[in-house]
Amino acid sequence: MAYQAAFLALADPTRRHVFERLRGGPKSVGKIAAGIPVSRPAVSQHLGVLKRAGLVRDRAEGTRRVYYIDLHGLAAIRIWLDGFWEDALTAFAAELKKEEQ
Amino acid sequence: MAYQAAFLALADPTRRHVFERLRGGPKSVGKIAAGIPVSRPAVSQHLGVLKRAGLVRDRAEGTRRVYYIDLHGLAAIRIWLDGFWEDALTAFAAELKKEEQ
DNA sequence: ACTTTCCGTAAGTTATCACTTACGGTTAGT
DNA sequence: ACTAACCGTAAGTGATAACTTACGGAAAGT
Repeated sequence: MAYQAAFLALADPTRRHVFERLRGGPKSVGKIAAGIPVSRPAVSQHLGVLKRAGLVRDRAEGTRRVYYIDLHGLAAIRIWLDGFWEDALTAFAAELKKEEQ
Repeated sequence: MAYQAAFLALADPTRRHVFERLRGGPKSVGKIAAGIPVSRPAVSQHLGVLKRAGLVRDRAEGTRRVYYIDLHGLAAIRIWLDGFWEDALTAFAAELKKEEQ
């Protein structure tokens, strides 16, 4: 049931943009906001959503706040996806068997 | 770039509910709508979104319209997810190496 | 102590989207 | 032909959420 928040978080394009900026490693909020065409507070709010979805974590570093990827959120999606994929395949195989008759 | 529509489609709970009803195999719109606490037109609209996202396909069967799962949409998400996962892991490994020094 | 830097939160606005009811079209049956 | 079953689309409404500016707090430097 945790993939709900993860899907909802990754649905927004700019929020996924924020998330993608952490792909290469940890970054401060300012670094993340640079290069994204929205205000810094907007980025902060997006990071909050991502954090509540289990997609990122943060640590304090002086006056900066460094965010980095948390794999728990992606793992939730991956598990749901794999289960769904398998069921869809077996259902598809069952359909083919029906047509043979 | 196709995972954008897929993520957006799967973000909505009731739409994901519609999608999950196709997990066991093809179903008509009426069968899908039965057991979901929204109107049938709403289900039709959800199916339209899922279709445009490459998550389902449909075929005519008499007066009914049968929907079934299309794996292309899920594949788009899976590819994006795997790439992201790998990058996040290598970035994490690089962080650990930094701390060792 | 004062200033600067960096960030989160509050408040308000606008756009988007999920839902409803109403309507029309298509196919099958009598 | 007429009816019934099944479904998509149009139009309208209410709620949600993404964004803005404004403000305040915490840490580091002088």
